[in-house]
Amino acid sequence: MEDTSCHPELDPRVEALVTDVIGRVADKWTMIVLEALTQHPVLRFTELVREVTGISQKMLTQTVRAMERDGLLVRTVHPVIPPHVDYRLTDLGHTLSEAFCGVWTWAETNIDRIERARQDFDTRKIR
Amino acid sequence: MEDTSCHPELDPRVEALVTDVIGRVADKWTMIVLEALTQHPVLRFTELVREVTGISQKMLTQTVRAMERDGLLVRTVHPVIPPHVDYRLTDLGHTLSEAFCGVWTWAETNIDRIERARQDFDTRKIR
DNA sequence: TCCATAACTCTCCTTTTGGTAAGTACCGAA
DNA sequence: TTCGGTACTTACCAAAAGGAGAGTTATGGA
Repeated sequence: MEDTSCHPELDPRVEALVTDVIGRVADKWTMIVLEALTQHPVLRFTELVREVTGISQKMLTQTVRAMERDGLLVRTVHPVIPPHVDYRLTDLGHTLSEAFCGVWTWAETNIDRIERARQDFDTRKIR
Repeated sequence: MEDTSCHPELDPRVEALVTDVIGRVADKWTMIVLEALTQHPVLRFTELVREVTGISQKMLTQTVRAMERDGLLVRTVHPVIPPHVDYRLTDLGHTLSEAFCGVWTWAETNIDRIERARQDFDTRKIR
């Protein structure tokens, strides 16, 4: 049998903080940007736009800013014309990427099960 | 050195599916409900409301329905009055919980670093 | 007769999210 | 002199998220 819980929290103040961090970090775009920067250690803005399918410039700007603020990546501005900015993960970013790795793997291995569960659920609702 | 990437995707169709699943599952409330049901294997609706601090009834209903549809939990209705419904994770739910465990741990161990990074960032922006 | 109970569901309303498109800054090249 | 390239920022707008609170259901108990 597996372990029941992985974090036996006691202090509700800490609990709230952790929950807050999870809420911030458990975000679609953040995870995808993280993954992109894990596969390609250094990326410029336009490269990220291309890499992260479907993201708009605005969302990407917001996402990388928030990630920079949280210390997940560093944004390096080269003061040249035309502008050149590149992004790479910090150690903190790398550790999060590793931590989240399990979820990517889980998603990959379980796509079919989820698909089937959804179909079952939907057909069950019809009849 | 750690491994660069944890999922060397090739097929962009699969990639899109996985990304979609991540988008669905990498959600604050989903993760917190998952955690609550990991710590307390069986919970009723009102118990979940109490357990998941800050969630509204509406959000909880939506979240557990989506999770049921994805096959992460089972919802058992006992046809009595007053109603009695309880929720417990499926195997799939348990495996996701385990996969996500790493992220909880990461959040717990890195709260201070994140806090500091934020303060640094914010003060840097002021001056 | 009226209330309490559990698990919603529904409506109304505000806030947030996120997209599109245009603008900006700068310089070298055509 | 206008264009192109880069990394944004801003304004505007539509859609979705999400909260508050009342209503619903049926029944056993006071």
